[in-house]
Amino acid sequence: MLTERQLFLMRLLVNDYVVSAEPVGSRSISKRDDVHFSPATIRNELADLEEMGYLEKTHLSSGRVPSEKGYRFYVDHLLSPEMLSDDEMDSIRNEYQKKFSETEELIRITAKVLSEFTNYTAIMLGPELLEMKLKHIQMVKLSQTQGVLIIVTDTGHVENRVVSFPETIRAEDIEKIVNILNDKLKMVPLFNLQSRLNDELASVLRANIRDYKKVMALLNNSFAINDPEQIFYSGKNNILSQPEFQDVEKIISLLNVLEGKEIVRELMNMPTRGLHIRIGRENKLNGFEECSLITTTYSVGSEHLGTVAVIGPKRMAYPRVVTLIDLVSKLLTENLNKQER
Amino acid sequence: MLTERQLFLMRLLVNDYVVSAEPVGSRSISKRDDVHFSPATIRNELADLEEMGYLEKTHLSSGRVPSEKGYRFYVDHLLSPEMLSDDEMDSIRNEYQKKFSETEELIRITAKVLSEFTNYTAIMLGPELLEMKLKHIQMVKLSQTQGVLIIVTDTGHVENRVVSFPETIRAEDIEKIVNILNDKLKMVPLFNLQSRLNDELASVLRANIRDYKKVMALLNNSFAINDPEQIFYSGKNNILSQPEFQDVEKIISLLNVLEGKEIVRELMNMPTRGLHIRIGRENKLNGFEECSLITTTYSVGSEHLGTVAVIGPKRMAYPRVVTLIDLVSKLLTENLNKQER
DNA sequence: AATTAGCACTCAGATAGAACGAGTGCTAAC
DNA sequence: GTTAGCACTCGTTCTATCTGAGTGCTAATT
Repeated sequence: MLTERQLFLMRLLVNDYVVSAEPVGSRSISKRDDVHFSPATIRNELADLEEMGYLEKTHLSSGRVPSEKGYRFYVDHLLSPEMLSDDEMDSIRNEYQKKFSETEELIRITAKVLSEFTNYTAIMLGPELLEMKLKHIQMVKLSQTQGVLIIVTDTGHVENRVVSFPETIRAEDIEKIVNILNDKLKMVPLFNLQSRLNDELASVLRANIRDYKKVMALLNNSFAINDPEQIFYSGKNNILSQPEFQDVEKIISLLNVLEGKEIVRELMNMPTRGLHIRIGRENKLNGFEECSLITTTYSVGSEHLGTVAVIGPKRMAYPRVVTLIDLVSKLLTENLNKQER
Repeated sequence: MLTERQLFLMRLLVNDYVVSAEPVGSRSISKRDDVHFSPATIRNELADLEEMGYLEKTHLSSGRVPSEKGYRFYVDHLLSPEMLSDDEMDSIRNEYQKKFSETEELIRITAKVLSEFTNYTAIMLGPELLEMKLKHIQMVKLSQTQGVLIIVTDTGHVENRVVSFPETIRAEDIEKIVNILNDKLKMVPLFNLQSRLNDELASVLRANIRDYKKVMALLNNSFAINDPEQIFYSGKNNILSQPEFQDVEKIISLLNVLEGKEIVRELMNMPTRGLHIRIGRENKLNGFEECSLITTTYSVGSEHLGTVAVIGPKRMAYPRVVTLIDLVSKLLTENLNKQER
């Protein structure tokens, strides 16, 4: 168990390191107005904290830096959300005053606000397509052999798939197919479409439609799961200005992580809704050792819809980011629900 | 006018510098098997070429590096396209063997091929939405007050806009509107939709539709020009591994250029179809001084559809890139036309 | 018993000089 | 016109030294 003074020093040290990015020494701590003990005392305390694994040195005679365990402790026990100034609150709320016709635009704005006010990188996962439910299907014929299948979901999202018809198909057939689909698949989650098609609809379609096999192939194709996530980035390059990314190697491998699929998988794999903080290697991502990830979720009604995330260096301004991510996810949820009515 | 030998040396030097990224000296040139004059002679020639502005030194006693004018001369007078090996040709053609149902996928593949075979960054501008023509319009009602307007273009692209209906609208009204639009706006270019709506359709709609004003506002909104370009990147980080980008500052400013709108404007502003090479400062882009841009166009039928581009360092393997960009733009055009039939 | 002053020690980073080598331009000989 | 020779330049690399911010430990102080 840590003493009161150790807690005090721990918080001080992390806060200091977060802004300076330099190892913190006993002397610089002792110089502060709110510190009333000598460098030597502080050295003893820091040595104890180091022994417990909360602090590290970069070399034998350097100042201290929080270890991953130290950040974890800080985040779990010492973190108090930062108050935003009235000005900041106003300008954030202001961004949400506009009329939004599309869910996507709302998400994009949120990403922008988040990256601009944190100066880190924001990632948003859009509504999970697969969890949406089918509201309506339309088929539009482009030529004798080509058409577009339009899938409208309950959340107002619209997907479209280009399809190739069998040569011999007739307009009535298409209409019949669409009617059957709309009749039988309404409010079915998208990830279920394909199995429902093959299980329940096969016989109906076989009975009513010529070219049954080709039509089934076409529909199977259209209902196949592809690229299920919408991803919105903002401020991708912000994080590169951080002093921990002086090295070109590191920049490239971080950019590769950001472009890649693993990060998305990581974001989707949060165990519960609400706020999560993952520090450095807690994320099982190569090239992400120097970064932390703060995520939360947003929703419409009772549905879980998507994820809001901020990526910054391990040495992140946790209090501020926690406050901001919490705020914008609430604003986003609020506005989405308003829109939905 | 340059002598035969100067041309020879110029070509040699650029080719050498392109692979080594190091200033080229007279001795290293003289060591080549196909060079039969002494370092001193070469020095004299290089000094002349420098005086004419084709070469530069990085410092007083360094080897030579091509100047921007030198690259320009090389590209205009000394460039011969590189032959690809049979293996390479095969594996490129192979990528296009798959069935593509969507224009976008074809473009994406092209970007991928281009970036992987050049090891630079590929950017594709998709079909210019505004130049497409309207093929078909559909309206899908989501709720009493919300719907989706679906715009299908002649090139197989599908756009959708979420719209808010006036509260009092009836299903027949919507049907009537859609019928009128399909009747009057077929094959009208998208950029003309709005003006045609206001000029020709206003009176028809006023005569037939209740809530005329609100419907006009809704349609005006949907037909407004927004975010007209689709942009596909591939190999965004390839270029960062080039030795000219050791510096974090430069990386960040280059990434900002790549993310920004200016580069797209630059790409769209090519004076003619076909191949263009822009070297360093010839692109009027801050942070792009060390880069060159090679672009060409692709098309369906006689329509200009989009732009293919490769971004690399000024010290780019021009012969190879020219060959590749030419090849893939032809393959892309070919496959788009096949699809169109 | 806790705190602090004092001191020897460590180490990254900055600074300076020497040696090296790849390059140049110029001149004179071929 | 070409080339050998030579003095010179300058970036790079290596080594040595110095500096300063930091440490741990011990002994004195409170």
